This record gives sequence, structure tokens and C-alpha cells, in this order.
Amino acid sequence: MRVSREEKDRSYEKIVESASGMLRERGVEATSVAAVMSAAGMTHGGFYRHFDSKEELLTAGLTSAFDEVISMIERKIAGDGASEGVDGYCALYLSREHAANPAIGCPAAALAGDMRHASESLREAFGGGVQRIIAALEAGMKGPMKDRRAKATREFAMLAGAVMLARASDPKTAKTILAACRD
Amino acid sequence: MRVSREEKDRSYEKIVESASGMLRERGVEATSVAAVMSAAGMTHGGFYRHFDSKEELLTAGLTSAFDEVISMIERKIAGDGASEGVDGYCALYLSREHAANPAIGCPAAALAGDMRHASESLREAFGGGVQRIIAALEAGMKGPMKDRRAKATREFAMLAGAVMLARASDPKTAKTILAACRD
DNA sequence: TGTACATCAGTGAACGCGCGTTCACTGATGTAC
DNA sequence: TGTACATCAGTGAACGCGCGTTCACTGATGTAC
Repeated sequence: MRVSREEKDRSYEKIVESASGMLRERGVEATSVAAVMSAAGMTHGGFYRHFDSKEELLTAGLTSAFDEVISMIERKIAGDGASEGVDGYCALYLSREHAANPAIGCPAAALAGDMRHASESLREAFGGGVQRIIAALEAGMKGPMKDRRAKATREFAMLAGAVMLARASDPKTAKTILAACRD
Repeated sequence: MRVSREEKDRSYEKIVESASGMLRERGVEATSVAAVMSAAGMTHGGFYRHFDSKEELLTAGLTSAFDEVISMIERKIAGDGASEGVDGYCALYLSREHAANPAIGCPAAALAGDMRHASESLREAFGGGVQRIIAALEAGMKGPMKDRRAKATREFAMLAGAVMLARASDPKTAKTILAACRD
């Protein structure tokens, strides 16, 4: 039974949204096409009316996830100012809530490990997202203008590293890593 | 054809060594029991004379990989002194060589993302390895004794984060991340 | 020390399973007149 | 505006594939006498 064009667009959005969360929650391999479609309220057969391959869904889901966190940082900066907004985002990044809820968290920390077997184009989407986050964090850095980019890069490497190591470790180790990085 | 006990021990070592490198190179999912056994010069059927499950192999391979990097740090410290030895290890960690050769590199950076679906005991092995690395780096930290542990933790989070993000990104982004973290 | 037998490391075929993808089909939507 | 037909979003069964694991088997090793 064919559905209207608007309905199809809604379906597409639901599929990407499901993938965006499920990817961060379960990872690339455990995010099956059938599970994503089921979460979006459909069956797996219709998937290929929207995407040529799972690979294409990964790009869409990953980009959507990066969009989410970028706009979160921008909202924080708009509300609290550059310096405090970025500081607040960093504190949130290292919180237990973020470590425990990857589905609504940073895709860089959630999916870095899954890029190992990714195509060049997916790695570009990932690298591009990382650069966008770093550029957003740069606004909250102090010190000489020319060092801010490198400083934001180091800061983000620590944030993402801490969360990735914490998520990979037993709860006790996780706690000490996050606490140490919160300063 | 049964082999001698010494031969079996050699087989075990070869299996763990193969797994240790292949895990870091390809990740947990892509490291099939058959591929590990083949790399060790055997066929997959004999695997279960050494391990009860793939899970058990993961623990052995991961622990062996952590042992490798710990002894590398200790060798650096023994040769160049605590401060310079750790500095040298950090520089090596952020090198293009390390980013390009996960099979002989840090298992924390190589496998953090793969712990998502790991058992509690495997996560403990991972967390334990991370703590051992941090403890080894602590010897090269400066400042008040009581802050050194946290400092080493932050330093390692940045190192591992930088390498994980670099490996996940396109080559251009990877280069800028590693360069920024090298100071 | 020699012999007879039990053990078991390693082989290779087979299993059940979940995956990405394909396909014939359905019937509502979109379009041409 | 109304009608007839083509299109195509979504369904559900089926495919081929690689995986972890099991299993009957082989024959050298280890052991009991």
C-alpha cells in the first residue's frame, strides 16, 4: 500500500532518528536494519525505498547525531556566554548521565571505535563532525587567539577519551576516570 | 593426532599472541575464532581444547596486550628516567606510527569501543589495564604528589582520546588532532 | 624397559543463528487524459 | 472534475554469507602394569 509523499518524508525522518540513537546506544554492528525499521514502526523490507545500503543510513544517522550536539553547544553558548557555556558543556560531557546515556550523547565518543571498518566517506562524516565540535568549543577557550584551536582540540580529546575509557571499563574505574577529568 | 604437552602450551601462546594483535587491528567482532586459529597455524576446531568460549580468548588477548604496553613504559622509564621516559612514551603514543599500527599499540585506544557488549569480567580486565597504564604514567608526572594520579589520568584520557578520534577520522582531520595534542 | 590401552590435541564437516539484501506482491497515491 | 492507469512505499518470505560452537574422527602422547 503506497503512502503519500509527506508520509514517506516522515518515515525517512523516523528511520534516521531511530538510527541516530540506536547507533550511539548499540554501535554500528548491533544496529541492524531490521531493528532500526522496527523502532521506526515499519518492517525491514521497505528500508531500500529510502537508502541504497546500510552504509548510507550510517552516514545519515551519524550526521544527524553530530547536528544534535553542535546545536546543544550553541544553545549553551547563547544562554550562558562562550566561556561559561563551554565550561558547562564540558561538565555535562564528563557527567555520569552522559556516560550512561550514549543514545542522546556525543557521537564521537559513542562511535569512534566503530569507524575502524568504515568507508572513506563515513570517516569524513565523522572527522567533519569532530571538527565542528572542536570549532564550537574553541569559542570558550582562553589564551592567545592562535592557540585556541589547538587548546580546544586537546580539551575535546580529553573529554572524549575520558568518556570512551569510562564506558569501556568496570564501574569503579569509570568513576575515577570521570572524576579525575572533571578537575 | 595428539601433540605433547609442551606443544600444546606453545599452541596456546601462539593463539593468544595472534588474538592480541588481531583484536587490536580488527576489533572484537572481526576477530573470528577461525582467523585467530589460522594465524596461529591451526584450524578452528581445536580452539575449544584451549578455551571454553571466544569470550575467554578475549580476556587472555586483552590482558596480554596490556602487559605488552606496561612493560614498554617500564622499559622507557628504566632507560631514560621517570619524567623523560613518560614524556617519550607520550610522544610515541601520539605519533603517526602508533595511530597507523594498532596491532602493536595501546589496547585501551584500540579496543575501548568494543567493550560495549562485553561481559563484566572483560570490562574489569579492560579497566584494570587502564589503571595499570595510568599508574605507570604517574611516575613521570610533576607537581604535588597527591595530584599526580589525577594528572596522569587526564593525560592518558587525552592520549587515548586523540588516537581514537584520529583513527576514526579522515586522514586530514587525524593529522590535525594528533599534532594539536603533541603540544 | 616394554607393552597395551586410555587420553586428548588437532582436523574438517556440520549445526543453528542473525545479518544485509532481494523480490514478488499489495493497494493507496499520483498522473494523464 | 472524473476516470483509468501507472507508480511505488511498505510487507513478509527468502537468499547467501560468516559467525561461534559442536561433533565424530585420527593418531601421537601419556600412563598403568
